[in-house]
Amino acid sequence: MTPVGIREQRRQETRARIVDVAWEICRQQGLAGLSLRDLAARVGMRAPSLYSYFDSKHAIYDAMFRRGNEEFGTAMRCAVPDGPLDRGGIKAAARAFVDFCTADPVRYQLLFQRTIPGFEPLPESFAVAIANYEEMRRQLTEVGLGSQEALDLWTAVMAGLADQQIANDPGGERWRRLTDRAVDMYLDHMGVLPPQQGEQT
Amino acid sequence: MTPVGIREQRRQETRARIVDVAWEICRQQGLAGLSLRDLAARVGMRAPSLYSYFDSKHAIYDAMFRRGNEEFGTAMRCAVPDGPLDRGGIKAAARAFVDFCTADPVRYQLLFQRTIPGFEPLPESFAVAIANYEEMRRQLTEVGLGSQEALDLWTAVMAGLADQQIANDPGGERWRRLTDRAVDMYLDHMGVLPPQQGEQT
DNA sequence: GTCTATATTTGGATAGAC
DNA sequence: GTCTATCCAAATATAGAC
Repeated sequence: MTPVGIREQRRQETRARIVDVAWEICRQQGLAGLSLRDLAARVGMRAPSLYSYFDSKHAIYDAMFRRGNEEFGTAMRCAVPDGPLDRGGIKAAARAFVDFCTADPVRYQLLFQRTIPGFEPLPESFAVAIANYEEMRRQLTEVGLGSQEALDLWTAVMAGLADQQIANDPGGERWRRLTDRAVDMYLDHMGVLPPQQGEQT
Repeated sequence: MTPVGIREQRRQETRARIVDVAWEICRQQGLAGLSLRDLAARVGMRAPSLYSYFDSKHAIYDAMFRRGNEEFGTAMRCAVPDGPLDRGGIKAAARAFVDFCTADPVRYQLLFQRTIPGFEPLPESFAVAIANYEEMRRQLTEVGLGSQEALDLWTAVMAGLADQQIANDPGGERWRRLTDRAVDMYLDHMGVLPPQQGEQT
């Protein structure tokens, strides 16, 4: 879709590069530490030129939000096998989620928390996040975890691991290594996907 | 301790009032939205006068951090009965934690997350947070949950509930109401404090 | 599209009179 | 301790030439 001329293509490449560099800056300076001057300088232009590509700073955050959610979807699709999940598949998904979140705390902050005052993603961008959530819902529904309560408890356990890892042992694995165990705790409680014989504990 | 004259007492009262108002502003504008001008105006003085009470803006954040942790300790002590906890006592503690966190997302952000770039609490202030953690460790140790893994899994579950509630249903109870269930999930997994006969599910 | 120049606002912090 | 005045730095955003 969106088939366009080579001129528009160049423009989109530049937009993508700006978003790249914006992420780079935020990883270094924090989400609120993004400044248009700095951003422009690093892409080789002056601050006002950015307005040829984005209407405002919020529009840049929006593009970052969208990009981050696209990366998230890709990461999860790569890590999770097709078809109905067994207990090992759920663990793979959990590890992928926690690893994705802890690999980039600032990205976690923008995608999954509400920390930039006044920033709301546009509906088109938010749709990417919703699509990712719906994909998770679909997969968990297949194994009997489709109720809202089951899903919410699942997201709570996953977010809790990521959150504690980021807040109290950034770059480490103190909570990350508890992921498989947390999945067992959750699945046992829900009474689905009993552990296979000979499975590792 | 710190017995002092009436002059010093007045000073401490003013300091406390400044911290009060600082929290009020942050609840409205977000943690990063605190400005010394605004703060001073609301306390009835001009910005430079604040420097008679605090050395810098960071010092104000530090006092807020300390105050918040003191409130947290008080809230938990009020909610959790003395003596060894049974399953109901653990649930009371869990509800107290999740309620405390979700009642004030900005406070949760300052106390339990790392979101203000460059802010590190002073050792004296951090000591309050550590004391709270040690009290939790002591209580959980009494019921056989004193291992670091058990504690970390506990904090992950609690933080996950609070985090999801704040991020995805602020002011609501979508995750908050799962607290008792999450405690059951955790305690069953850990194999401690078996449910009493006739206990509510 | 990109630039220079600038408007405009706002922030933390300091100097020095009272 | 509090004030006025000010410094200094940085921010987003716009105007208009090229």
